Amino acid sequence: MGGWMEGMVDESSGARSASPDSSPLCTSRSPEPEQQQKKRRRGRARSEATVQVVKKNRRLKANDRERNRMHNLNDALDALRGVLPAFPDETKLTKIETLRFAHNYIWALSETIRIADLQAGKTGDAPLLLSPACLAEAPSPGSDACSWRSSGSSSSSPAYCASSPGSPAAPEDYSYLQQDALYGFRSFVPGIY
DNA sequence: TAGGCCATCTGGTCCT
DNA sequence: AGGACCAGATGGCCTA
Repeated sequence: MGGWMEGMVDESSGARSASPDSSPLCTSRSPEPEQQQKKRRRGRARSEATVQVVKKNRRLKANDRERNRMHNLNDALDALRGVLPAFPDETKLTKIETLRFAHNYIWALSETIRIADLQAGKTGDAPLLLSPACLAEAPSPGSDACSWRSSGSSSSSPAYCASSPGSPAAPEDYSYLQQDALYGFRSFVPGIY
């Protein structure tokens, strides 16, 4: 903080804010009467002050918008927490944990559907209403879970990527999905804790 | 007390 | 020009 007006330039006039008319050369060169000079000086000073006030107001408005934007982001994260399985200890997930957990949760759900669909195909049962094809629009965690969202740092984080969706265990290891669809996630999502 | 998490401010960049 | 988005900086709070 602080110094947010340093080195500012008067955008409307192109004049620098600092030392508007401090040079002694100015006074000696000017043929204007003293009163007119004073008027000008005062007028100019006022306009610079006005510019500063305008800029400050703009900054305050930008701060307000940024605050609201972050609040909206937090609301969205809260909504995401709301649809994720809750842990017994009721500890609130941090932001990064929420995102990672959601990532892994989606992947696990899609794996569940995929496996169920495979089993249905073996036994000749009716296919699931929600087939893997329906998830095609969603990320395809099984194939490339680490890059479906973006190339950002989070997707390449070994903390959760290398140990779960990015490099999933062998298909036969998915039995946990049937065991406990909710709390079991904590054990298979090492990236969270 | 160090470290993690968070909210806020701030300046830069891009877009409409 | 103004708003949205982003990343860095800073300070407060909490916990091990």
